[in-house]
Amino acid sequence: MQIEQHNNSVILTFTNSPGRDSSTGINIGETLESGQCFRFQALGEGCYKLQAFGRNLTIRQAWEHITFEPCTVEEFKTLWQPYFDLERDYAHVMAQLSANDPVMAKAAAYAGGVHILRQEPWECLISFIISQNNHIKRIKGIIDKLCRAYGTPTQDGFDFPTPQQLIDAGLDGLLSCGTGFRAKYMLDAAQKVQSGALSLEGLKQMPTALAKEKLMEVYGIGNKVADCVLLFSCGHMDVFPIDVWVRRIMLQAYFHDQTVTDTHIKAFAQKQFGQHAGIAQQLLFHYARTCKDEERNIC
DNA sequence: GCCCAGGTATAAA
DNA sequence: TTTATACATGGG
Repeated sequence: MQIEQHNNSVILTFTNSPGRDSSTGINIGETLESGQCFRFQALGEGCYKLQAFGRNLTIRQAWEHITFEPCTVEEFKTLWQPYFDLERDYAHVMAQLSANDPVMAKAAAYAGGVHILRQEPWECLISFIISQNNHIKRIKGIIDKLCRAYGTPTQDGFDFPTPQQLIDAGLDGLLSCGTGFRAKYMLDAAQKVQSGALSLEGLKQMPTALAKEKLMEVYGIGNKVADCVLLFSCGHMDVFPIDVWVRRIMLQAYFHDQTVTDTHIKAFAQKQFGQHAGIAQQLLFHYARTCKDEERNIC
């Protein structure tokens, strides 16, 4: 992977020489559209705007080039390279996951360019509290309203509201953004983070199980939200979040529609996918949600 | 109108 | 221990 500065943008070039650059094969569209993050807009074929780290980034992907604008090489290396998990050898991971697993092979063939993001934990935490019993489309809408109403204005948009800004917004303020029954959960999360009772940065260094325990001390954070936060913002690639789509495709693909518990599914996933269970999960989620049933063709 | 959505807390069995 | 229900809301 080559990194070059060009005016106010950074251009990545993937050389794709076998053995020399097996590093990625990321597809920006697949990655952003896979339901991990919610502050982005599709502008056209392979072209997106993304809000994160207080920046408003335009990303264009065509052929083996990806352009980040505005961006410096320094910013790319410290922010976007980790954010898009570009250091990991996904070609190797995909091959490993697909070996002896025809379902993963199909999912990888369908959308093998999905990477796991490393988002800012606070935004990710609130986003997935909002995700409870909610549609992705509406989750995006609610988050957008929150940012406009309570986030700090920037040159061309709004930052994600800080814990203190959500506390100041109060229950009524949060309700006015359409958060519904989740508003009280968001407030408890904001208070625990603001007071230091919950250290989000600390979660990254902790063992997965301990980090999950800490997260679930927040009122309204359960098994699923904790898993998503650990996977999509803390780099814990071994967790396997289960939602309706994942449950559906796992039962269909691996359990022949038996009545199997989520605990059973998780145990199976850990055994089958090991330390990359989270990557497998995200691929399966995207596959199940966006690929038409008849094209999936799972026996 | 009806059903559903990247769930969770709570009560009841 | 597992299973049922309320929760707020709007997109399809």
